This record gives sequence, C-alpha cells and structure tokens, in this order.
Amino acid sequence: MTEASITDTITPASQEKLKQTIAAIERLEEDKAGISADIAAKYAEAKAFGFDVGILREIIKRRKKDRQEIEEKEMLLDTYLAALDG
Amino acid sequence: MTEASITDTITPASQEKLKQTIAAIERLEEDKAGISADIAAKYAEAKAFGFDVGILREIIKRRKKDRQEIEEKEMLLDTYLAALDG
Amino acid sequence: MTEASITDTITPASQEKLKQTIAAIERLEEDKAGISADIAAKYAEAKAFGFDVGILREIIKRRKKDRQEIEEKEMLLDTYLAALDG
Amino acid sequence: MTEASITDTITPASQEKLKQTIAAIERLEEDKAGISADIAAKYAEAKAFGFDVGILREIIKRRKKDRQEIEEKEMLLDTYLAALDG
DNA sequence: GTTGATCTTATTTCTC
DNA sequence: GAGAAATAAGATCAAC
Repeated sequence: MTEASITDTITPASQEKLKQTIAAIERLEEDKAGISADIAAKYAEAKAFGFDVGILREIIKRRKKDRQEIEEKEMLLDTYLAALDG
Repeated sequence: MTEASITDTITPASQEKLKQTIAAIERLEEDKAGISADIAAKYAEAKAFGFDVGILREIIKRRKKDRQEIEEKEMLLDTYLAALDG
Repeated sequence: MTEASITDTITPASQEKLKQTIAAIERLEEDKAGISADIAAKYAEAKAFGFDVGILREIIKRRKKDRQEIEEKEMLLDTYLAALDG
Repeated sequence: MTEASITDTITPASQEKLKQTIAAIERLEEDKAGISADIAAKYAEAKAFGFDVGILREIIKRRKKDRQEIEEKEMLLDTYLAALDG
C-alpha cells in the first residue's frame, strides 16, 4: 500500500524550498569531499615521510575511541543513577 | 617485548612530525564531522518541512552520478580527440 | 554503462542453484528472526521481574565490548609487531 | 556515591535471576551471530558461483515484502469480515 | 582481479 | 510515532 498520491502536486513554495535544500546539501557534500581529500593528502604525506599509514590510522582510531569511552562512562553512570531514581 | 621498544626506533624529529600529523588529521576529522552534522541537520529540517528524506537522498545520489557520467563522457571525448591528434 | 545482457539466458542448473540459495537464506533469516523474538521475550520477562531493561542492555553491551577489546588488543599488538618487522 | 550502593538493594534471589537472564540473552545473541555468519557464507558462496549478490538481496527483500503485504491484506480482510459480523 | 579494509549510507530496533 | 541508537549493507579504494 504505497502512498504515491498524497501530494502529486507540489506547491511553488515547497518546490523552491526543495531546490534550496538540495543546493545546500550538495554544497556541504562538496566541502566534505574536500576535507576527505585533505585527510588523504595528509596520510600520503606521512607515508612519504616514512610513517606506517596503517599504524597512524590505528592510533587516531584509538584516540577517538578513548574520547568516546569517557563520554560513555558518563552516560553509563547516568543510566545507573536514573535507575536508582526510578 | 616491552612497549618501549616500539618508540625507541623513532627520532625526536620524526616524533615531532608524528604529533603534528596526528593533530592535523584530527582537526580535519573534526571539521568533517561538523559538516556531516550540518548535512544531517539539513535533512532533519527538510523532513520537518514535510519532505521525504529517502527520496531527497535518492535525488542527490542521482544528480551526483549524472555529474560523474558527464565528466566521464568528457574525458572519453578528450581521449578520442587526443587520439585523432596523435 | 550497465551489463544487463551478459547472461540473459540462465541455465537450468544455475536456476536450480538460485532457488536453493534463496530458500536456504530465507530459512536462515527466519531462524534469525525467531532468535530475535526469543531475546525480546527474555527482556520482557526480565522487565516483568522488575529489572531495568536499559541497564540490562547496557551490561550486556559492556560485556560484549570487553570481549572485543581483548581481541582488538591482540590484533593491535600484531600490527605493531608486523610494523617492526617491516 | 560508592559503587556498593547500587548493588546493595538487590537480593540474592534477584541477583541469581539477573545472572541467568544475562547468560540466556548472551547465548541467544551468540546463536544469532552464528546465523548471521551462515547467511553471509551463503551469499559468499552464491557470489563464488557467479550470482550478483546485490540482486539476490533485492529478490529476497521483495519476496519478504510480498509476504508481508499478503499478510496485511489478510488481516485487513479479517477486519472487514469481523465488521460485517458485528 | 579479487579479497580485505574502511567509510558511508540504509534499515532496523528501541526508547520516550 | 518520532527521534536516537545499533546493526547491517553498500561503495570505494588499496594491497597482494
């Protein structure tokens, strides 16, 4: 049971909004792709310098994970405290 | 095998370079995460406006593909033209 | 540039294989759904008993994570050792 | 707030129940992971045989949807029939 | 050229 | 049912 016919007609206003939304997202996607390229360049530079890219990635992954774990511990504590309240 | 033996083989200079590299990449990763958040916010806003996010993603995916195909065709054309020159 | 016409004709043998494959996967998917239902029932039972489901999930998640981290540390060690070799 | 205060309020009986619950759920999760692995193996085998995994997944998805829609229609039919009775 | 790995996207699941 | 979180899937890219 699809809902294909709810709004077969789009108002000019929402059409305009649609265009703007798509344009905005596409711009952001471009920016994101640019940064991804920058990161790739950094890794390439590091590799050229003699670093092991695999280990570099591993280190960065670990550091990120550590940061997340601190946050998670706080959340866990909150969960327990909330359960004690309830 | 101690952990020390891993770092022992790294000179102070390359250690400094390592730190800078990691810092640079982490900064870029942060920027990237920020943009991803912006994109997510745009989709959320569009959803709140009444758009179907799945369709929105589909549209953007297709437009990207179209752009790529146009580029590919231009490259192919260039290849042919170059071949005619050569 | 799609490859729709590579094998428009399917041999009876591979057709049979296709049917068997689909049947096998669908059976496995059913089993999986059944287990998911069992898990949900366990949580419901625990809740009825008076346990906090959120914390229960948190505990199970943690224990799983702990197990994975032990594995990961071993892998990380391997990565470093391999890098020292190379 | 010490950690002890969390467990202090749990009776030995419910502690036992907690252990059993966790053990039961972890066993079920393992089974589930095993089946997921079996499914992945089936897809891998199909791929090795020459099938397109993406299409295979699409077929299975559609068949599942079809089954659900048939059930929905039957439920709807039942609803109507019940309404006629009432 | 095929597997492995990584990163992103999509779908499902759970909670509120 | 809406939003967040977990899981699964797909795409991409490097390495062997």
